[in-house]
Amino acid sequence: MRAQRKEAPTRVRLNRERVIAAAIVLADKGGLDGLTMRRLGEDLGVEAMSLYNHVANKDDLVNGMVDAIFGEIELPSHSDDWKTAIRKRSISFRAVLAEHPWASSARDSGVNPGPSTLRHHDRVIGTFRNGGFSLPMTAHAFSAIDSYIYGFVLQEKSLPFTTPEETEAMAHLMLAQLPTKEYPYLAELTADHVLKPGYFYGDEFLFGLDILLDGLEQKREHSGD
Amino acid sequence: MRAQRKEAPTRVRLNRERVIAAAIVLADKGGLDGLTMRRLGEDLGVEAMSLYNHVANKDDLVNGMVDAIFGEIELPSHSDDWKTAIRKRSISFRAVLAEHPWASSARDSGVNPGPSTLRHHDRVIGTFRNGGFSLPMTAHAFSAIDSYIYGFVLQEKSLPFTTPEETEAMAHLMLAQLPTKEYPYLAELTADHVLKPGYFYGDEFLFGLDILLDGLEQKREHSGD
DNA sequence: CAGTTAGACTTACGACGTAAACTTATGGTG
DNA sequence: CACCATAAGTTTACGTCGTAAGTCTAACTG
Repeated sequence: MRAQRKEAPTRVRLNRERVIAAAIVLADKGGLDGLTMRRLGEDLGVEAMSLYNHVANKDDLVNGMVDAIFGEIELPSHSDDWKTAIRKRSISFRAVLAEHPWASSARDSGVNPGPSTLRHHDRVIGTFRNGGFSLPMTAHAFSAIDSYIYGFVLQEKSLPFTTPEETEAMAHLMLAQLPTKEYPYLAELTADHVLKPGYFYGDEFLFGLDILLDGLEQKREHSGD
Repeated sequence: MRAQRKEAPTRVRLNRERVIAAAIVLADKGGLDGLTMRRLGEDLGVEAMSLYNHVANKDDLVNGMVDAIFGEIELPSHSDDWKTAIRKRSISFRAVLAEHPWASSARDSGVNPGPSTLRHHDRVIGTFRNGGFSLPMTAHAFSAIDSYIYGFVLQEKSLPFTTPEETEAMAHLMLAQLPTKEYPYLAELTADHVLKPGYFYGDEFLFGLDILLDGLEQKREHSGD
């Protein structure tokens, strides 16, 4: 069968995309600590050192991973008004970061943004500008919204539970060993709110987001700066 | 001189506080990566393994460091109304995190909060409660404000410049190698705003913070949830 | 002064990122 | 088709990391 040459190459060649994709899967499971060059090589059926043919070093790899993540975020739509467009992309942004919790800590590598990152930022800025925001207001808005999103995901990640059920179980544990006399307000909030059925930290996201969006709308209407 | 026994012990004994304090100094310089048990031991005039007499492991050390940091944050004052109290403590919080940039990434260790952390949280929650916030609104408010602060510091940290002068120099560099046709809005914002004298990212902090505070004030007045 | 023990030191191990030198497979050219 | 330059994968090795296990010693107890 000569078709083999075309269809079934003896070795599946590696390339940057495959390396980055596998690295993301690995990091999703074990965080950035669980991502090591040796384990990544293993997953790809290759020795660790082979990865360096496609990636300058681990920092470069992580940069590539972050840029790939940015590619997953829903771009603000041109057909929506600025507020819904930004709201949608913010919800998507948060969802993507939540799926890849290592990405927010990897933001140290904020230097050298990749093409997806640049494209994403350009579109967000454009959405504000076309929505009538001045340059200073655009900078304000961008900073405020993204700070909130990054921080929310960071806090969400640091919680030792993911589901409402885990929340309740964990809150029970924490409450049990909390000196309630010393921290009465914390105890009250835990006992009478967090422990109530249905409480789920993830639901807090929209509250803060909408305050910011409403506030931005007001500022936009009233002042150039 | 018998007084020696009292005043000048032959060896300065180590203890948890000294270890944590030295670790903070080290991490402030080189980040969490620059903090290694061997270097920390060296700074304290001791072998690395000796540190384990005062600290269970590196995670425990970092937890202790984070708790010490929380002790530095200005607690919300009882004599201020909730809004100024929270505003002041937020500004202080951000300043403290900016001095210790590793602390926001170390938030993974969000489990096992130390006494300073608990105390701080209790006081913040108490400030909202006494300011007339319902339990659900308190949870919303706490989450929104702290998410914003953590995220802002995270973004601030990821910028490759600290001073306004560095900002301008860096923005020039980035602009020079930016494909302006592809990213017109990003280019405009950089050229016509960030490059203007006086622009400084750190100044964006109060903008978002005040939007959140004003928004919280409104929600508090209008609804119980 | 003797005995206990907390706290320091020594040694060692496995895992990490990656430099350098090598081997092998691939794909373009005569 | 033969050849060989080059891209891609492998081997070996080094220095650094966190920390387990065991040893030594100075300082408090009785």
